[in-house]
Amino acid sequence: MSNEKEDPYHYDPFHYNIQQGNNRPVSVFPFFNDNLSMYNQQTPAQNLQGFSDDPSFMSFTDHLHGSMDHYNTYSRALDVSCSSSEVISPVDQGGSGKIGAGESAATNENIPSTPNSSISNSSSNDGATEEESGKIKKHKQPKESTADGDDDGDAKKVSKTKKKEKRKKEPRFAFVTKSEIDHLEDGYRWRKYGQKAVKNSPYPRVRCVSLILINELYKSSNSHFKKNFSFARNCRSYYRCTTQKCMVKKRVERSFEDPSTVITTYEGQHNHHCPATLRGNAAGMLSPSLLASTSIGQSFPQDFLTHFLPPSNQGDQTSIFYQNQDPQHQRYAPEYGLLQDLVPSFIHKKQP
DNA sequence: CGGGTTTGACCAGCGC
DNA sequence: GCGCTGGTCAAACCCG
Repeated sequence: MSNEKEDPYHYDPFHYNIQQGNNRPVSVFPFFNDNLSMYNQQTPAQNLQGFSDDPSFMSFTDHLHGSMDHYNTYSRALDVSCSSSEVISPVDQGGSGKIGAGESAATNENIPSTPNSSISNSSSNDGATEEESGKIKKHKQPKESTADGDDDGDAKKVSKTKKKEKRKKEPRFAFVTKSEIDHLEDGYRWRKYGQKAVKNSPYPRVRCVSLILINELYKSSNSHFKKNFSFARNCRSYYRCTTQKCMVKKRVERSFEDPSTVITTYEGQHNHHCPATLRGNAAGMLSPSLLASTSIGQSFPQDFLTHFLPPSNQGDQTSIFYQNQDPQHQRYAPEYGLLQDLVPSFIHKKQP
């Protein structure tokens, strides 16, 4: 929150948050953990300790091995091992896979962050864009009385149904970030459109610093205390990209198990350039050659994902990126209830 | 005054 | 059918 107010357009891909106690920086994006190793005491391999012991999880490297082209591109571009962040294999969320993020990955080779076929098609097919603009109009107009709302109500139902159908097809990427800041800067401008108390959390609507204390209190408390605490709910915030006609959304919530971590779930792909990049901040932090060779840098993190993840990892699926520096936390991560909510069967996903 | 946030209400999906 | 839950809407409010 604090850094949002400084300059909403400023984005530093190597921006880090000083964590309480250890002054250890954490990258906003997991992809650059290796770049941050100069700041970190731990090596990426150490960061992965825990997951690497668990045969039921695929590492980023394993996953990328499914497409050597992507893997090689990634390795070449960043000149790093792919093991710095952990990708839990994506899960089919019921979609048909028609969205073809793979094709977007192919077609985006040189045109990052353009509205790819999947997004634009789905938008045009169900009129989501018009829907959105309609919503904007509606928002500006004074609210109509419910008396004439029958038709509106039906239309609303239809549109919501369409929206939900569409949402299943959106590519989703969840980032688990150890940070005291809820809403992490990612270079885009977001508008909060809702907040919801969610289940399975002993934490009420309190700030993260307090959450840590409450977490400790909760762990050491007796059953009666925990029972009472269980009535409280954690809070999930819903954000939408402020750019017109951009349907990208993100959800931000604190981890159930460890309130010091933030789970950010991106949904959809931006159909515009990153505001921060336009000002040169994000791109400026990466070498021009890297940007040129990878076609990334104009839209984070979607472009990056679109470019580097194999086709099977996109579309109607969700990927979880763990960027926590604490190996102990990595070990705990698979047990997170909230992650299981996001990707209900991701823990079973490891393919032989 | 414009843009962003808060927050109660509403809706759809789902399980029982 | 009912209750619970996640997701969204939109009026009211806040803030620079």
